[in-house]
Amino acid sequence: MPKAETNENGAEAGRSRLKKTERRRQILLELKLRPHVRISELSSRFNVSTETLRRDFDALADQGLVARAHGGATAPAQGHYPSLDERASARIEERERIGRRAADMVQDGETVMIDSGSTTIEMARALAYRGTSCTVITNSIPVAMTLGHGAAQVLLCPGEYLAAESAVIGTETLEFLARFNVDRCMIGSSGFSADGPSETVRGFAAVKRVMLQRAAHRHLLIGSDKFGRKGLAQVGDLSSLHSIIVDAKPTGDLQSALVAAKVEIIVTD
Amino acid sequence: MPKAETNENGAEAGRSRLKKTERRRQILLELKLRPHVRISELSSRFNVSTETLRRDFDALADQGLVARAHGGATAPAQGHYPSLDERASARIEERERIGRRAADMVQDGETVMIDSGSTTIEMARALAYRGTSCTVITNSIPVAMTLGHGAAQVLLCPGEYLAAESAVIGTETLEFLARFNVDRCMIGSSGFSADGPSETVRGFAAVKRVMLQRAAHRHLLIGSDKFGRKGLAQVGDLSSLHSIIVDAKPTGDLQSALVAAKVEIIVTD
DNA sequence: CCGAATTGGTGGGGTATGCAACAAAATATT
DNA sequence: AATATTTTGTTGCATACCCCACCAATTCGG
Repeated sequence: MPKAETNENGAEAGRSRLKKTERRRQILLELKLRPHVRISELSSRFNVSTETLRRDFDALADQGLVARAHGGATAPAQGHYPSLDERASARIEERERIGRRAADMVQDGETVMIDSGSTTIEMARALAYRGTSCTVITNSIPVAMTLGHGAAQVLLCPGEYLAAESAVIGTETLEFLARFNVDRCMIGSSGFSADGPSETVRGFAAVKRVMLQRAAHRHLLIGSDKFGRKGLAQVGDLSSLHSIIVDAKPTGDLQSALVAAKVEIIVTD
Repeated sequence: MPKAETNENGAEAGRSRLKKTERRRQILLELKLRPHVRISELSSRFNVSTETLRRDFDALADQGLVARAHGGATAPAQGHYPSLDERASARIEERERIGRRAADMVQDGETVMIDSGSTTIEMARALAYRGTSCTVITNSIPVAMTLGHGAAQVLLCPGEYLAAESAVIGTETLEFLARFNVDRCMIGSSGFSADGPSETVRGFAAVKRVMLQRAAHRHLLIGSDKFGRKGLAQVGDLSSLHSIIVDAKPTGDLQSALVAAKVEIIVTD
């Protein structure tokens, strides 16, 4: 069945209904904005029956583009389902512990720079959960949104928006960060060796570097799975850190280098 | 209801019930793995009634840590998207039409400032759908996220994050915007009278004003329901606009004032 | 030891969703 | 133009879910 390729469709689609393919593209677009859409919502938005939407969802689910849920659909679970109880294998729990431990260090009234990354998002969640009323400067959209609902005041950095990381980077980001002096900064990284933290995503290393420069207390949140790994861009050396918050004690070269650099090692319980 | 142990809880939670806080932590943990959990799933998994889970979800939703959905909850709401249910469906269709019409005006390669607001989000969606490769400067998180996945390059403004509107405002925002000169700006407003567009949220008026100052072509996206309404903060007068994109032709005072100010009136079909 | 506050469980009424089959409309094909 | 195909809408019913109010159990403080 050849797709009805009415080239100028949207413009004069007027009040008439959308075609199937366009409707489904809109659904996917919507799911990039929000994790979950409801059938009832979309059916009123598109002026189609709930059954039509149900069929759309089923079709998209067959293609693996969405995940069905009662009453709607959600964005496909990235990665595969770590089935309900074997979350032990997932790194998520480690990250959560690190995030909670890091959040413990932030006191009411402090000013904190928070990096982008999954571990720092966990920290933001812990901060929001505690209700710590601090001022946060971040280049991460999820961090801003997580903390924005609560007691914290959030200052978002400018910059070029990177959809893949939901964060901003670039010279505007760096210039903006350089204008502030803060009590702490909390950064993550994709690698951590005796040379210091390093980053694989181009552009993020510079952001972390500036954050380290502007903070009185400098913390690195890092999972033990990153020990010994090196990304292509070096963020700084070990002496640029005051403490690292980890889920397991480093060993070998890394451990001795940390001791030599007088970096405090905080291991989660 | 016999609960096994008072204090030693999580370790061997096999058959005994979890305490409230622990259970809620598990819920959040689960939501990090999958975008959506169902009440029925969790109630059987935790061996608690659905009502208990419902209360948990409601409590977590109040903290903004989860988003409710029929039958369960979804991962931390990526930014409050104004819940579509509450809006009259007619208004949504108007906004979509206005958004599509506004997106038509943007050409490949142009630079555009886009305001926050539900109408401009619709425009961003239309722009993303068309795949127009332009550069966008915005203070709206949903606009940035919508366009960030596509062909457009997105520059996000700095500023204080306002969770209720999912946008940034403040002096940083204004200073940042003032550094650019763009081809067009697309703004919305909460009121529109013969005096010009006005805004109820004070901080937003200033943002719109700066956007108008920096753009060669200035467009207002406005639904006819806003005609005659006045917010408390004036954005500018009619002469600051080049065109308005509306779903119905203005009448009376407003219409004659628009003609006198030589504002082009673009009515969606 | 008792009583208030918190938390969990139960039941009922009402609503939304899922499912399946069929009918109607739009579109493509001959 | 007429027919075949696809897509969408409708109906009816079973199920799941929401919400409310009330009660039971636990916890905590005095």
